[in-house]
Amino acid sequence: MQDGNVTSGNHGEDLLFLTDDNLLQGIELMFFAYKGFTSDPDKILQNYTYGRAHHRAVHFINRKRGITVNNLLDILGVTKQSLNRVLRQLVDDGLVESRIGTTDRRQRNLYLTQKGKDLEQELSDAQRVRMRAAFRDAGPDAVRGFRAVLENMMDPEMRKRVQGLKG
Amino acid sequence: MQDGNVTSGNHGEDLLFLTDDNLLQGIELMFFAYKGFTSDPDKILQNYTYGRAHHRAVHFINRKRGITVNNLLDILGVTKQSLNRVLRQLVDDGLVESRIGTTDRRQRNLYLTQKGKDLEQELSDAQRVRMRAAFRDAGPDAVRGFRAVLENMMDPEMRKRVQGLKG
DNA sequence: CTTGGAATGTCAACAATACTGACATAAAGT
DNA sequence: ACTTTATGTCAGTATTGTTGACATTCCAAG
Repeated sequence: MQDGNVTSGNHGEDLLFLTDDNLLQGIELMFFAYKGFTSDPDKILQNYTYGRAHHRAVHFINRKRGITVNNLLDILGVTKQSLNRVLRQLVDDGLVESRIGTTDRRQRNLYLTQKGKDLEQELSDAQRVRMRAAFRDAGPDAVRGFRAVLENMMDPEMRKRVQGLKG
Repeated sequence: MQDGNVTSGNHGEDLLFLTDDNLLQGIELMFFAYKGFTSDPDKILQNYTYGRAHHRAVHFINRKRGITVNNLLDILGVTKQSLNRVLRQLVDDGLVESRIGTTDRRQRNLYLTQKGKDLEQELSDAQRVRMRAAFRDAGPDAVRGFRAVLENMMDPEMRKRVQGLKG
């Protein structure tokens, strides 16, 4: 509750931006921005029999082609039962292909089919339009700040996993 | 899909920060950061019979004491049936008081009781700890950028309603 | 080669949160 | 008087998450 270790502050003197009021504002900003952030794909998904969970699965399968089920579970942070439901639908509907692992045959490597890629493209296009406008109007310096704060807001283990996504 | 109206850019020349790759990174950052953002209150709520929906209601009732049900519905963006369920629980459990409006007797003005304030405090304390650390480590400039980008990400109507919260 | 454990899949039950549609009541506005 | 608004409530349904239990497959160690 207290101000804590000012000594570790890389930014020194002025900590007025850490008032409860500013923090509260940040909290609400997260809530409203996330609502906007998800609204465009959500609208599109209503035309399908899919929901946000399908979007997330399709996104990360596209992001890391050949990802294993366990890897995907770690990233999404849900139970295998929960993921399995949406994954089964996506496989049954021909959007995702589940191939037996080559090195470890217990594992399943997940890939998007063309149909899956098409949906992913449609969803991420919509999401990027909003993100691009937000970035553009805020400018590159603001985007750097946005990234810095959001990275700090993540759980440390997640930060590592995201690094893994990039590589 | 194209780069769009560069002419309207207030930042002119360098638009390299708007690559699809950067946008994708921003999208995933939103997902993981929001997960972190909600995780602390979620853990606390497990000790109660409440969920994230109760947290949101309690938060905004605390934020704008005496808020009407319709106002709260607009802010939360859910149906009255959905809100009513959690609101009834909170009233029954003595965390929220629902008073008949003075000027318009159809309206209900919502207030937190001491018990409600206590829960709100516990939840927002936890959420602020993370937010404060994220802000502090990123610095005031980054926080300004964070705010700018997230405000741009909100729906325009929501931006107005948030202004209403401040006043 | 057997056994242990890891990775995966599946079934069932359940909980939280959202939705739609329908209907009721009270009070405000015209 | 009539309409609209604000609120509450009931019923049904969908999505997404959870636990718990159990089966299968298969790598790896003994």
